[in-house]
Amino acid sequence: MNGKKISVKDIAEMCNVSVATVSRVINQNGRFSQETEEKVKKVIEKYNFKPNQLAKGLRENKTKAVGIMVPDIGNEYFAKIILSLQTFLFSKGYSLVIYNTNESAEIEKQCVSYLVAQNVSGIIIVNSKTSVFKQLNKDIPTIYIDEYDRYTDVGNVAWLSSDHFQGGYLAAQELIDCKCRDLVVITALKESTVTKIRTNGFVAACEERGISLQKERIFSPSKVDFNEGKTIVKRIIGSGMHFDGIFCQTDWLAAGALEALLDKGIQVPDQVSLVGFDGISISQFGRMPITTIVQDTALIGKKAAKLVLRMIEEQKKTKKQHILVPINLVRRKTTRKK
Amino acid sequence: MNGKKISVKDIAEMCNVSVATVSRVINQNGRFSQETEEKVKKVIEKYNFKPNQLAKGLRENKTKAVGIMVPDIGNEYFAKIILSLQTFLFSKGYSLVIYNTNESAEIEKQCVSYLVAQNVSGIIIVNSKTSVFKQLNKDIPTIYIDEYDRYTDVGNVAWLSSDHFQGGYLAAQELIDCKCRDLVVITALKESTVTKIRTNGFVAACEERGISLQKERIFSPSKVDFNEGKTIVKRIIGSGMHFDGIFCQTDWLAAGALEALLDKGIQVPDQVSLVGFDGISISQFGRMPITTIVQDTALIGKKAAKLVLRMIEEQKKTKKQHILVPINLVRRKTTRKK
DNA sequence: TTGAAAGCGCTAACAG
DNA sequence: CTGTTAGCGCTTTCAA
Repeated sequence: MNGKKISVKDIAEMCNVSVATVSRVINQNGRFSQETEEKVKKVIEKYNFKPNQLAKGLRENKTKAVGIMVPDIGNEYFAKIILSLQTFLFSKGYSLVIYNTNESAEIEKQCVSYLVAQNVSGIIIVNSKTSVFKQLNKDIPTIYIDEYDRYTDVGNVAWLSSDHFQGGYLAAQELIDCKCRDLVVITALKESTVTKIRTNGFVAACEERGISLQKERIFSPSKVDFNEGKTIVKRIIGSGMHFDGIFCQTDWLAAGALEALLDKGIQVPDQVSLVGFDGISISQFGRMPITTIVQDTALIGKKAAKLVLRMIEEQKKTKKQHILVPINLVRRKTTRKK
Repeated sequence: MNGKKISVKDIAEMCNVSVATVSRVINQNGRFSQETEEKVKKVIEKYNFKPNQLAKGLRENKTKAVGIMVPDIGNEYFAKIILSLQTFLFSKGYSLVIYNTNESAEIEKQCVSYLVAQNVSGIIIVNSKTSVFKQLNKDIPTIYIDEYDRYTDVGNVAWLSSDHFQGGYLAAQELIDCKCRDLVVITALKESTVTKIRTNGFVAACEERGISLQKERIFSPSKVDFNEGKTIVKRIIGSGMHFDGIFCQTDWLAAGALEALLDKGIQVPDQVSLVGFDGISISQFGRMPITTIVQDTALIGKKAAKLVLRMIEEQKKTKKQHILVPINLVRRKTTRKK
């Protein structure tokens, strides 16, 4: 507290033991008499001593830190994942260092540099767009959430995501159950793998039920936000295309779409049904509560944390794996079964 | 990349210079010939070498990392601050390690331990409820956002927040301008200093304009969320208390309040005007766009980052300071001037 | 302008 | 059961 920070050496001196002994009782390995243990513990307690993690990390060539890279912490979906992740890691004594890439490939690269220079023991990459993997030291456990690098075929890597196919499937099912026949989908980001998977699930359900969905009924926005959803739906309406069901692959898109519908005096769900995706709060508390496919961010975060910790601890490369997290439809006011 | 990680020593050998020289060119201090500089730089470039930050930190007894402690990353207000903070820190070569306290005093304490053991160079504490300060090494620059510890009268500490008084003041002014006379306020967390300041600002404006606001018209929720806002307003309506203007000290509260009003068939803003606080997205995209006092999270984050960096760099204790960030009212559909 | 060497705080191998 | 010591990768005197 007062100026100089205390170290194992200080503790050792005060206890009349060696630093090695102190280290042993701190880490509870090796042998020591109960007597010394108590003596040392007492002094540690008294001075509220915490071993310097930098030194420990340097020595052991590993740290109790994992890094995460997300496109946008301000986005509720990512924030919730981080929340869950951090909570779990913390309970295991790990800390989380966080990088926001703002979707920039440039920044992503820099982040990775930082991460390895900082000696994090594990890396979690959410929704990366660039093939950042080549930069990574292949020894450090890395787990991708959602988007993943298809070239990720070497090294200590895993991939985790919601069951997006099932998500798309459920959305189509719901719309069809509501007797919608003329479907329209507004996808998430075009280049994204996740987008494709969701769309595939949607299309699969349509085909199963004998509903056709032409290509020109699938719209890909340039951004994924409220205004974009609104704009696209207005444009669709303007074009005269008939539709009675919309699947928006993002709740923000759905919220915008909903507003466009309501503005035009279209009854929801009577004339048009709407299903969103993500399960963030706007789906619950927007203009109208929106039926949506909710991703279990708490579970995603927890599973990711567990996995990365396991990979760190086992050290030996865990076999490559892809973990699928279940996804659910929550029915609210924008759909009604008929 | 292949197994072993490269170090200054390796670089030195490859260049036929000493590690000292390598270190010098990396950090651009001391002298070296242009020739050696180029040679060394080339090799560093070639191997994409990044100095081990653990070793550097250990040696220099400081790190390029700052820690932040927030109650809930999932909360948009905090998330946006973190976003801005991280972005700025990153641009200066610093990383951000993040802790979620979940409002638990127990966890807060642990977090602080972790933070100092990790040798972060600066700490940012958002909305801490407990007097966590005593635990802190007083040498490490600490900045409080919003709530601050009144016992914080020693050490390298600063305090930063929105101008909450002005926020409360503006809210009252708006309501009064809308010809509301029977005001009601639903505060944020009762124990919070910020709550008191907002309320003070509100009351000050009322008094200035000759509007009275009795104590029993100020409600303090036990939680600060949608449902609580809704419940309280329903209860007020049920009690028969007359009111024509509500100030909710949180947008979530306001959103809930709005729903209660609408559910009861009360016209907003014709019968009752409503002002929220924070400026998060629910205020913009909820049932109705809510007039609110918006906090400039981008600015808060940036100022906090700048301040903590300055404190770290100057090292000498900066004089104690309190930075006030301007706050604004954004008028939307829940108020209309008369 | 450069190199040799000490040392940051810690752990682990080895010796006792 | 405990102590001595080397060394993790880096920066920084001090000396050349």
